[in-house]
Amino acid sequence: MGLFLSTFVNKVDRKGRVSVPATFRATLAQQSFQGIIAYRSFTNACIEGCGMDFMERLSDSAQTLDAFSPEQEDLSALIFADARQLSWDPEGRILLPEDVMAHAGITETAAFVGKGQTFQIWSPDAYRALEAEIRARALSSRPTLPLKPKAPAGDSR
Amino acid sequence: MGLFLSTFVNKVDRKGRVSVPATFRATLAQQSFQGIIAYRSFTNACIEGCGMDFMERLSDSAQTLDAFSPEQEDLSALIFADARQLSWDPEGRILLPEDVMAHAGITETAAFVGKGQTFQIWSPDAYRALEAEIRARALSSRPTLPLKPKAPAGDSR
DNA sequence: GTCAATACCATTGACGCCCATAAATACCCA
DNA sequence: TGGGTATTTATGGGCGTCAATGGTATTGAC
Repeated sequence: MGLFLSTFVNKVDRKGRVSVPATFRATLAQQSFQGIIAYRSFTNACIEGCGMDFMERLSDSAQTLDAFSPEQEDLSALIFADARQLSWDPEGRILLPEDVMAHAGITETAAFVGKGQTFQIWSPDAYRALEAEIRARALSSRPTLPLKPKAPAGDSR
Repeated sequence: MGLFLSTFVNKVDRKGRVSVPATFRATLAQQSFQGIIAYRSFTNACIEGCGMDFMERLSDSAQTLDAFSPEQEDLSALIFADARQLSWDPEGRILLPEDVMAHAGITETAAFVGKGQTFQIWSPDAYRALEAEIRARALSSRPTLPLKPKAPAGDSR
């Protein structure tokens, strides 16, 4: 399947180029588009990133909303209209557009944060602060997750 | 199925390498990623460890939560963003990152503690203390576990 | 022509791979 | 059953490779 895991902080050079972490590139390698899809988060000061496959899944999911409904309108504007296809160069770097960098407050370094099916790009400082907050909250709230049973993917033994 | 059982204490060399116990490697052998996934526990001073298969199960389970929901955000930050893919070398060793070692208070030796489907990595001293505590508590509380009936052949669903 | 995007090349530092050794265990055979 | 040997595991260190990064050249659009 290929998940986006871990957090990587990479430098943004004066041209606005950043290396996409090699492991992220590996999970995106067999997808149709050789690069990432990026759009500005509408809940956080960060950039949402994913591959073309996930974008198509989002599109499928959005179709459960009625066509021409306000929800559909909003979601389209927030995601599809804002999404940019950023292909990487031979070295695995993408060029971050100005307005996207501004939205996330990214200047010299960018943090690629794995979220499983997707990832986010943050200003390292901003993400550190958020992470500390979440971790502090987790100490008292102790979040849990009901585990789904193992998928029956033919492992006989 | 292959369970993580027993506790093994191994040395951390000056490069930060530790041997993953051979029996643990054996249970992970036929998984897609040749190594372990490790993330800092958000309740204890230890490292949570598992294989890629378990991580994918976690990801599947997390998708029952809505995309962009706060619960999803928190869980991603605590697990997926913090998860490191530590592949082992031909000798079966992994490289423990600095901050991970610091979180668990590991310096010279590391204790691999089996927990069935997953395992944990502790500072041996810290784990000894915790184990004594748990054992003392068990003397008075006498915990029990309702046994599930034996599954006939196939998996649960 | 200018500007920006992209391809090309060069450096370095971390990590993965190979060796070699020691200890512990499993195995074999008398 | 006991002794001896072979195999596996844990550990230590040197070296090559690749990912990340910075710079330069080339291309193409306006």
